[in-house]
Amino acid sequence: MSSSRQTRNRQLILEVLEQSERPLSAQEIFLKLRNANHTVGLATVYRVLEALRNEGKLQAVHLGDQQTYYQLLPSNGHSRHHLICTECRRVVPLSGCPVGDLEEQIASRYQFVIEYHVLDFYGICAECRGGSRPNPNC
Amino acid sequence: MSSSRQTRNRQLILEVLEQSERPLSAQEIFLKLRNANHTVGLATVYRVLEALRNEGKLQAVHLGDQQTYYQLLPSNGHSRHHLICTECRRVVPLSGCPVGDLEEQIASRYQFVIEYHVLDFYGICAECRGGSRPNPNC
DNA sequence: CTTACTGCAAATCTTTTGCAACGTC
DNA sequence: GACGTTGCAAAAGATTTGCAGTAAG
Repeated sequence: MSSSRQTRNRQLILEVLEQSERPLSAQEIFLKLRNANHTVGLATVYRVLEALRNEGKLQAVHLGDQQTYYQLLPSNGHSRHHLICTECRRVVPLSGCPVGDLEEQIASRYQFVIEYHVLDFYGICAECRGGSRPNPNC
Repeated sequence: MSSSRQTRNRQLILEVLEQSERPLSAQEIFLKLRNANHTVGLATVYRVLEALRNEGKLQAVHLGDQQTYYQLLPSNGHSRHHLICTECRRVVPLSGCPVGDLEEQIASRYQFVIEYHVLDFYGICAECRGGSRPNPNC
């Protein structure tokens, strides 16, 4: 077993994730760093994300395209939930978690040690449904 | 808009999905068909899966690796939920859905038309936790 | 007949890996 | 100094697309 070192790249990636109000893909993080004139390889972004995920600090989110998006978990470690527009990919974060009790019941019934869960709702947001504006910019 | 034709490939893929008790990847479906001596291109499998998904008959599931797995939805159209072992990828289907009410509340509060939702629990199953048998075959 | 569907190969895209150089502890 | 980390290029995988031929309605 090896421990994570406090490196500049790790710090930068954490900052980008902290400053974002929505989940980001590796590609997006990479570009944000590039635009801020930081030379970080895309492979490094993937490696840091993998490390953070193993440390239980990061959650993966699927928005409906091919990519995986990442979001920091709050300090209590609870998963975050979302409302995702399948049209424009807008992400609305939801507060709280309605399945805590259920998780315990399931863990006990199936002898699983549950590490995390995913609960996301997919649909069409008001703007995209408006027909008039299939909002590609949100 | 175009309608789906009732083709042999579509039929075969539906049968494979119906006969499986767990979500399958495009690759897995492709191989099952090949092993049954059916010449179906992998691209066709992807195209049929895409069509079924657009028709609301198919649900995507992420087991933790790079692939997307697919599962037929029951006739009532309700999403299926799972308990997934992150070690051996075993999938335990759960019955029922505990978030129906919540879905309506969220839809109304955020003006979304919700099409479906994802609720899956990830953890380590009893066999894998046993330490002795990190069961790679389940 | 018309137009969707198919197989194959090639193209795309995302994610992973090898490796020598570098940075942290 | 030891060993985790990094950038780059290459590799590996998954999914998509172009196209000419096939088949469903």
